[in-house]
Amino acid sequence: MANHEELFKKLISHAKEYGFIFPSSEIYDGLSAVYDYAQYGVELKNNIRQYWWKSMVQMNENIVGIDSAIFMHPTVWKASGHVDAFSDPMIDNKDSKKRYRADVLIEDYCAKIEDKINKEVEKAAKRFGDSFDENQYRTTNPRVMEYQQKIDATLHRMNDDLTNDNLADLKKLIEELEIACPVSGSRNWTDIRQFNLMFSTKMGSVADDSDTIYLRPETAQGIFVNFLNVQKTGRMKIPFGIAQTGKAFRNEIVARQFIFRMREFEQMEMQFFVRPGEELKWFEHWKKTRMDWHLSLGIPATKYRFHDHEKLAHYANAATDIEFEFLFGFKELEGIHSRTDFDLTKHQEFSGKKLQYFDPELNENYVPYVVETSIGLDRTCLAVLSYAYNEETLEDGSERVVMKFPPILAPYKVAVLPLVKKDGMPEKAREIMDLLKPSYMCQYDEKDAIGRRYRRQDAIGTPFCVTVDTQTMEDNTVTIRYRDSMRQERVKIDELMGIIAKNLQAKL
RNA sequence: GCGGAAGUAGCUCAGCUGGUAGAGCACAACCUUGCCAAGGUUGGGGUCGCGGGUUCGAGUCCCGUUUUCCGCUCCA
Repeated sequence: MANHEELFKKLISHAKEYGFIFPSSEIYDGLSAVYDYAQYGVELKNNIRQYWWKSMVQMNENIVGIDSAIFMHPTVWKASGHVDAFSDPMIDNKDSKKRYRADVLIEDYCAKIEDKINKEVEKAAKRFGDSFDENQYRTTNPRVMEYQQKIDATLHRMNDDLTNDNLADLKKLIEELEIACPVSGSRNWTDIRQFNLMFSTKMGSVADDSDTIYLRPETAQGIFVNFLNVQKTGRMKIPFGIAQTGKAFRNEIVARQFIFRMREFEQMEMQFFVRPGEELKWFEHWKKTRMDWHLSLGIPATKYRFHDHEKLAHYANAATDIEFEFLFGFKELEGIHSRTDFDLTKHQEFSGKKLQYFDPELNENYVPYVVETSIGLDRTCLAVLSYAYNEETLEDGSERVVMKFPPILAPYKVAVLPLVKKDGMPEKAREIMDLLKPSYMCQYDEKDAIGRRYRRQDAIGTPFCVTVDTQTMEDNTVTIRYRDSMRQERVKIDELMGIIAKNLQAKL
């Protein structure tokens, strides 16, 4: 494991040093868990996105893509459950390390006082027998009134604090009430933090609270709200899918491990709409299809595994993760979830619009069930980067760092290198650049010794180096050098396009 | 969020008990060589993470803060 940690650190350094990934706003010390893709990183990322899009949208006639906005109507997040699930004030006990909802702690405290009142009332009832008037007792007995006042005042103040977002005062309240942690019994509390996964901002006038909108925490909802639009305008017949890639935002408390968990990240999602009752069949289908996609990149199968969920989220009736063995262990890379009709039904409820499909074969209307495939683009970048990173010791004892990207994902496909900077070789190399440039990302390099230039290309993972030498000037042949094997062969310039294309063929 | 470690040039690091920054590699230009990185000459680049404090003087000591890494925690 220590070895893996070491490798992971080297990978991060390599990613920065060679222009794959930079910390965001680095000249200002960076911003926690936010990263920028640099000149090579962005090519890699684009290539992965493109490869996914092609395999999902282009290769499947019943899947179409959309690109929905990051901003969505606030009610979307009420319908999806995101607002309620993640707007709790949380507080930690420093001794027991347990985390509680601050409002629940206070409510529990009040409930205990309530118990005391009830006991008083019970006792009194026994004492007075039939003549006992409970309401009168509650409103006149000094001790009960004192308790009740305490409860009312506490709850009132708590609600005030919650509505005004006054977390400091809420903590003060907990301290004044001398509430202790049920586990450690200590009153050693952290500050209260609003634990909300969603980033919020204001649209239009800042004055009115109703203008609060959220940055989407997932791209899926943009698909669900467009379900009927796409189905009608695209004349889609169930089963069909809608795919989308795009940024999503989550205000994670702890975001770490390089680009594995970021607060701003990109998802590639596909929601597949099916007949109720057929969702598990499709779930299995997509489980297999998605794993095959990963394997088509040429990364060994031992790096992947399924992790079936035992505890299912409220919306799902089956769920699995495709996990990848990162340098810090197996972690989720993609999720495949059978989401039932939860989302569409909720949006029907909240919007008041029917989100149903008329199935001509069954001759009935229904809310389709949904099978979702949701993959993290940044995580895939990290997976590919960690797989690609190799330190090799060559026969002559020298070392090289080589990024063995699957060729189809490599940032640059070809480097064109004149062996020397004279005798017309640079000009010839430029001609070859012009030939290849329209089809492939190409780099021209004439600086330094040829060996060093090869190593530079290895470091950024360019699969092919084309070298112009004296023989080129005589017979229009060049050498093509393969990154992984370092093998070279002499080929005609005319054959270059074909050779490169053949090596880049996708195995979709 | 809690605890630990670290932050000096693009990278890897040096800088002793405080005296106004250094190496190698990398980078740029030119010369030379030419098929698997280290030829020569010249040059650019750092307010030592940031902010305070102590001091005549702080990269060095103290406090705060921020970022990164590790462990725990969290991750409908």
